[in-house]
Amino acid sequence: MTEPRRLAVLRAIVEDYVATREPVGSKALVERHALGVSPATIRNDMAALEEEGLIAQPHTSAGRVPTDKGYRAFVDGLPAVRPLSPPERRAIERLLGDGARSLDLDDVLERTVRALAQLTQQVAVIQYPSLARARVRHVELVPLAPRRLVVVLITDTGRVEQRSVEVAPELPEVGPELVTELRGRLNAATAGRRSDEAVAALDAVLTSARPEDAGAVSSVVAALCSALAATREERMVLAGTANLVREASGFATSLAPVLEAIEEQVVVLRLLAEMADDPASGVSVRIGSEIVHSGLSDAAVVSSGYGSGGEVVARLGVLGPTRMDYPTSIAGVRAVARYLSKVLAR
Amino acid sequence: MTEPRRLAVLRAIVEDYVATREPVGSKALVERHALGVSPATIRNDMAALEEEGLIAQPHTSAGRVPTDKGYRAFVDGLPAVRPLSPPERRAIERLLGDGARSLDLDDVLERTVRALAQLTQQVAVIQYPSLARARVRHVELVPLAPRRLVVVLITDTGRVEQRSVEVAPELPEVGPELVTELRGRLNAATAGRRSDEAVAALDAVLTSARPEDAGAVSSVVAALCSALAATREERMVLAGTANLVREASGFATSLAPVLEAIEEQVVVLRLLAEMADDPASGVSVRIGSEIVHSGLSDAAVVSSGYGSGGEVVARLGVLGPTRMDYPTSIAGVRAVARYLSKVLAR
DNA sequence: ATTGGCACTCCCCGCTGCTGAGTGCCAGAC
DNA sequence: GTCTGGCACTCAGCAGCGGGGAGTGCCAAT
Repeated sequence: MTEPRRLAVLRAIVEDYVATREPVGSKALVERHALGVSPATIRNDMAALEEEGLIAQPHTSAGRVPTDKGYRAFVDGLPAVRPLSPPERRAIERLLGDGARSLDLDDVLERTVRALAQLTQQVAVIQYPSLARARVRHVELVPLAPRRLVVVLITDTGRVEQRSVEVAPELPEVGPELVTELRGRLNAATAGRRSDEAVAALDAVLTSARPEDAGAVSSVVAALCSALAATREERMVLAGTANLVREASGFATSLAPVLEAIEEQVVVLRLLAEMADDPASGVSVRIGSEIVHSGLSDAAVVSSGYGSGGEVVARLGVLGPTRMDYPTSIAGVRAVARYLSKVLAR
Repeated sequence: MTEPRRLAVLRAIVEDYVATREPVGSKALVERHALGVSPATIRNDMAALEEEGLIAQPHTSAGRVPTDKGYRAFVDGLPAVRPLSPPERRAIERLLGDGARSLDLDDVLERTVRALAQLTQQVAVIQYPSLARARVRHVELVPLAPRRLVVVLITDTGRVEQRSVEVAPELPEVGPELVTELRGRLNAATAGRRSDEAVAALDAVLTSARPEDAGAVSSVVAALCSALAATREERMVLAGTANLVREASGFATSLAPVLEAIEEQVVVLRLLAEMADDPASGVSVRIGSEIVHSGLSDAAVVSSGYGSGGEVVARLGVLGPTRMDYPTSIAGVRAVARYLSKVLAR
């Protein structure tokens, strides 16, 4: 029993099963794939694959179905990332071409996530550029009323956070000179720093304030710290939920836990965070039981980091049933990650 | 056949059908509700209700099911909005209590939409405060590099939009004096104005610019106009999608079109926009065929306006199967709309 | 207007038997 | 040793069948 053929059999089983969604038998296999051997031979191979835990039978005298381990072997055994087909490439261009002109981050991510969902026919997720790694570009202080200000934080990834500040009535009003002075000091303390460094630096601003301003300054600093903290707490955008319920989705039953996990964005973000890209392919795949979360036991995630320059600032990916078309998903995720990195680099 | 009893029968049918999800027959009806008459009498009433198109039989010799028109009559015939039960009220307090402390609009809406979804067990939607009606509070101009600026727009509803501006290399750099001057003029032109008025007023800024600054000024003004336009294009937040696939959801089949409609936010926003609150109850209900969109033919929407002061600035609501618990949904939507209005009023 | 009775209609549920795809094993061929 | 054809066996899925039950409409009586 030649070793490479066994891998070919596994690959054929995965492909057929993904395509038909039905357990695949030895006879169907030799008919659909030019394996050059008889069904009986395949049966022996299948018995061996089952022995190894790569495939399983739903019940006696049924065809075989890949296990999570089988999908894993299939994915690891993929020769290379399949390049996108011309129509796929055109679809990306069409969906992202316009968006690339826009400089608004929300807009770019929105378009990108939709494109990825449509391309892969799965649920697509994009993590906002992580601001733990991002740096403060500018802090703006805008007085709206004598006792009311807005603090606006802008980072070098283009993200903007704002906070309202209300100065307590027992404290003196905040005059324009103080606003100007404070704006200067806040920027001096934080500009170019990472979120955690910036928070530390703000302490100095606080202690060096004149006693009569202390109350107002501490309110503003607190708001800014809150904005900095919010940037560390990840956000994401999501598209293609409708793909989950599609006829061809594969999550025949028990969609509810999957949707719940998706809605509980923390779960997805944590999952993305713990994935690390394979250096060769540039993507990372988690399959079924490899995902610790209980509701996602028959889900798989394909993700990839993206970022401007060589540095990865966040991740994007797709989520679908373990029985998904991995080559297409992998190709799509990689292409979109590259595309997005290119757009952000400007 | 007394007229009021017929309405009681309709109400009983709707209630039972919503609870059991099965066609309800005359016998079951008299058993579960103290109607004080025999099944035969109910049968006569049912025949009359069917004649009026309020109920229908899925097939001969089956119980009755309310039609869209029947639900409509049921909703219109509701005596008054049921007040929230203590546990429900506590649930709102718990979910929104913390959020109320936050002054960040995104955060408040996020919490509120989750609360509404959990309360009603439906998909909840909140439209962002409509900025067509909102007014410009402040425009900030932040230089990041000699040829690069960020324009930040802040409105009195707390929404912030930002745009990057890149000044073309053939134009002169933008000096700090110009930034200060331009900031002043932009604010003078737009502050306190509605989005459409502001755009008109910006023309004057453009024409009165010195010739050597014209290029840079027009870039900035264009960015600001884009931000103003974006505010008119509505946004929404959404929660509780998982409720759709719940066992008890009621959309037995064909979830896909519903999810697609939800994901295509425009559809939902348009739907909300064309709903007008009933003055008595403060909410508005659309049922099944009353919704023009094709994919939502067995969906119903309960919505209500909200806003600071007496003015309605946007709407929120829930979407579910026509077979939903209307009293609970209506009570929940109204309570959350009031709560949110109160929070925003500060 | 209401009611009990009655005949009728079908959905639903469980049972049965069949078919076909698929398996494992074995003995023989290469 | 590896592959192959043959063979007996297993079992999910489907169609056909029949009874029970819930529900209806109609009618005559109160």
